[in-house]
Amino acid sequence: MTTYYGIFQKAFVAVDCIIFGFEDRKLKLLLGKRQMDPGRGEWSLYGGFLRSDESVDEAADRVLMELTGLKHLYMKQVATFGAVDRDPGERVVSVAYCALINVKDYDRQLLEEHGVEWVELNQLPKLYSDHNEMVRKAITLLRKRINSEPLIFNLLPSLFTLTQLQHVYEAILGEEIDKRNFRKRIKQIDFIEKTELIDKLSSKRGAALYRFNKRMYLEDPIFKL
Amino acid sequence: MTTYYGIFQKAFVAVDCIIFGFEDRKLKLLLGKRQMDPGRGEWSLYGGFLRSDESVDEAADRVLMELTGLKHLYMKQVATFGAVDRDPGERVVSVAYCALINVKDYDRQLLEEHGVEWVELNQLPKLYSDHNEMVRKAITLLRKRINSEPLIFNLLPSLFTLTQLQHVYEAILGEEIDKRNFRKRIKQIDFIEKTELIDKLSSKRGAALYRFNKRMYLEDPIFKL
DNA sequence: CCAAAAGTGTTCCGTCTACACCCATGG
DNA sequence: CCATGGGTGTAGACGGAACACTTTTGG
Repeated sequence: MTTYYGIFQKAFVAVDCIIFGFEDRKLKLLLGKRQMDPGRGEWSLYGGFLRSDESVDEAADRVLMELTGLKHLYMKQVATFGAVDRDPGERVVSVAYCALINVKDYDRQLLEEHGVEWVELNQLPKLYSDHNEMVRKAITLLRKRINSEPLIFNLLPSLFTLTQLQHVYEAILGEEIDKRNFRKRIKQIDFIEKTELIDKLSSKRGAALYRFNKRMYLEDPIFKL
Repeated sequence: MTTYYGIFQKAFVAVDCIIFGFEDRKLKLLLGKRQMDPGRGEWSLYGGFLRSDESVDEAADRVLMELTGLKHLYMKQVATFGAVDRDPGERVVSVAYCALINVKDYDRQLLEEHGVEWVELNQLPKLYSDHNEMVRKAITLLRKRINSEPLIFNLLPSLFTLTQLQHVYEAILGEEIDKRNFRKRIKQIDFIEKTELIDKLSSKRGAALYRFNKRMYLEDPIFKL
């Protein structure tokens, strides 16, 4: 292969996934203990290295797929981290990605196979290298985007109650909000559809189940919560 | 050096700078013709490669400093671009940065030395590789941030008139806004200070010059335009 | 029958928007 | 004296925030 840029040094390119889930009214992150040196045994985001036959975005998808068995998950670039010594062994530039998944979709067996577990966001341990900063940035981004992008639905089953939706919203923003005002706003959004189905698990009275109509959203992709 | 991640392939890491300036009521970009293969002669953002002794952010600063002679310019990561064949010769992953500079601060001689020039944003030519997409993302980001971060002042001299400020604002948003409403909002912002100085260049009557008081902003860093 | 969650409207206040005229001056 | 850009206020519309009680039903 011709080496056009021969005088410059190459670096390893990694992707790290900040994987958010929602359970018990709490936001959680999927974390594991590092299984390779350097940093073996430290808490860490799940990541992997870029291969030569895939784009960086594809690498992130692949890594997440390896971990969860799920394809086409919501995934967005957070930022790229490139401090000289962020990895003690080699020069590694890492692109952080934020993913949102529905905890219930996630095969519990895979948790153990990959040595990862759900950790509450507000009980986050010290993570390997600059991973804590990656998480901070991801949360900041999430909070900014939650009101202008329909990303919240990725943390819920396809059918959900308004109370669940509100709990996710509150968990991301980190503050409680008024039930009536919240429901008023939701009613104005056409593509959040009420179904005929009733959820009887979380209350005696039962709560109406709603659904995010993606097709309808894409026809008029304006989201304002 | 120990090679921990030896089985993975490395890539070149580049930085590309989307450099915005403001002149004649227009947003402009600093662009040049590529001086190296592949793509020699094509319009291109100004960029460079990551060195082993600098972080990615520092690389972006250095590249911008080489071009403009100015340090500590406003600079933010836009996104990382990593398509497999985005560079026809080698595997290059590029981190795009957005910079805002005051055109008047820029030494016109350096323009020629580096073979770059100011190009109006709405007359943008086809650029090398994925650089057009980088520019699109940078503008989107700029528009989102202009109302919540005091970045607009980086495009102006340290003393400016309200009309100039409004023109920058309109150029970024791409729409005209009401003068009285704009000035009303500005008056509520403490750290945009009116000075005793009068600008007589742009009008016969003269216009009051204002200044962004960074110290005051940092004491209470809330910006809402 | 009672605990627990679902569901529902109104009022108030502050913010955004639309809109038109006088002022000061250099040429 | 007039063309040019600088500077100013108000009224109406709209949207967000605060706020409390009734309903249903499983246990």
